[in-house]
Amino acid sequence: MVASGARKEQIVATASELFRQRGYHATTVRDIARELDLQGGSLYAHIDSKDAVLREIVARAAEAFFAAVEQLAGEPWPAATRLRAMIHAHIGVVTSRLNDATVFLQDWRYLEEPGRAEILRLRDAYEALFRQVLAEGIAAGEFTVRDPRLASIMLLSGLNALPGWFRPDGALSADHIAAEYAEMLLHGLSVRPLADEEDDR
Amino acid sequence: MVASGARKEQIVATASELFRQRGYHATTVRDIARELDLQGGSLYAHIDSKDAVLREIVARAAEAFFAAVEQLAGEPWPAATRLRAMIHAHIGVVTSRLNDATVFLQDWRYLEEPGRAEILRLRDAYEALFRQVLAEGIAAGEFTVRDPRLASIMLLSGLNALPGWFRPDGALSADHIAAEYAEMLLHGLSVRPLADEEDDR
DNA sequence: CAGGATCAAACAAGCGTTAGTTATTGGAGT
DNA sequence: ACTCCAATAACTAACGCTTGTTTGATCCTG
Repeated sequence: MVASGARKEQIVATASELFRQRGYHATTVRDIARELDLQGGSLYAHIDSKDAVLREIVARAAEAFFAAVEQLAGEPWPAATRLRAMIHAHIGVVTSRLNDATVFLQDWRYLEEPGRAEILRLRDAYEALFRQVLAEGIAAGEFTVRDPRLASIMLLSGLNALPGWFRPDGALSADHIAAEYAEMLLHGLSVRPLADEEDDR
Repeated sequence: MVASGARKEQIVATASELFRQRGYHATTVRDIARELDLQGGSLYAHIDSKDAVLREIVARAAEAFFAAVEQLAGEPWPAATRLRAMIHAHIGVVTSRLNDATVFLQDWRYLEEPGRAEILRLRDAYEALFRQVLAEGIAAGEFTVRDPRLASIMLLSGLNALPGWFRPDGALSADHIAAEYAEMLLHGLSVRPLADEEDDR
């Protein structure tokens, strides 16, 4: 084990940015050090291993996602309202913690065991939050979708691809994207046959 | 340059499978060779470089996607019908050419220039096929979605995450998934307020 | 002056790739 | 039919470089 000071924070943050940009395996521990004007070996006064840094980044992102979404899933609201809030919250985490979230989504599979298996479990528990709300919405007659598992996968797939194209200084704000995504997911791309305006938003 | 025999085919196919499973950088040229009971160096009688193998896999996948989808986009059908067909075709490629498609979607960014830039151009041209159909559908009053770019991104994000969870020997067939995805994307997860059954399918 | 942070240097291991050599093979010429 | 040759494909071995990590000395700073 090893110290946990402010320098370590810089190292993890720098690693998070480089992992996001280049991927875990294409980033060298010397790359990370150079960014902080250090020698490669100097990092090891603060970290245990490259894998431990990845583990920490991924763990942070996972915590952020749960902290933002878990409670919303249990609120006493209509399922559609909860789902909308969860979509906003999830996108909020991806966009506001872009480095950690991207690394989590893109490099978790390079974790060494048993960390990898642990994250896999967390991912499923997280997806279950959405699955659950979808299932409840179906039971309540709010949703027409047939398979809540398939729906939760598709929904999260859309949200989790954000790091591939979202630009923090771009024209589309996180809130705008969240609102549009929620609209498209809940009501679909097509016109609603034989229907006029709705209200739910 | 170097021969293009049947052995090369095996090498590229093996590389495609390993790249899919472990990722490009986590796969060694000696790993590929071992799978074929060869020594690492022996591959170089058939290939130019590891990067060239990746380039070939990615190029094959790109061709497959265009071959399956390009024509459908221009058919004289309603936009919703075309979009449905394109979703089926895209998922068909992902599931039937799982190795190549996964590597294309997951490792294209590790291509060396200028191959990487070229693929980036192809990706945009491909997304434009969907964007175009969406825009035409909006113009024709078939779609309510506001931003065809955002819609095409969300749609393709959902489809392109398939390699992360699809299992060829699983319970869900490619056609089943495609039908469900198309349904969810076109009509949304929610009940359609003030509407009854539709027909389009 | 003690303790943490950083350095330079090295470590063993692994990387993609090349070179030179040895089997294997399928015709061409007698 | 049988040799001989050229080509092909594989091997062993090594190259030069990079990887993650460790070591022991040196520097700062409180």
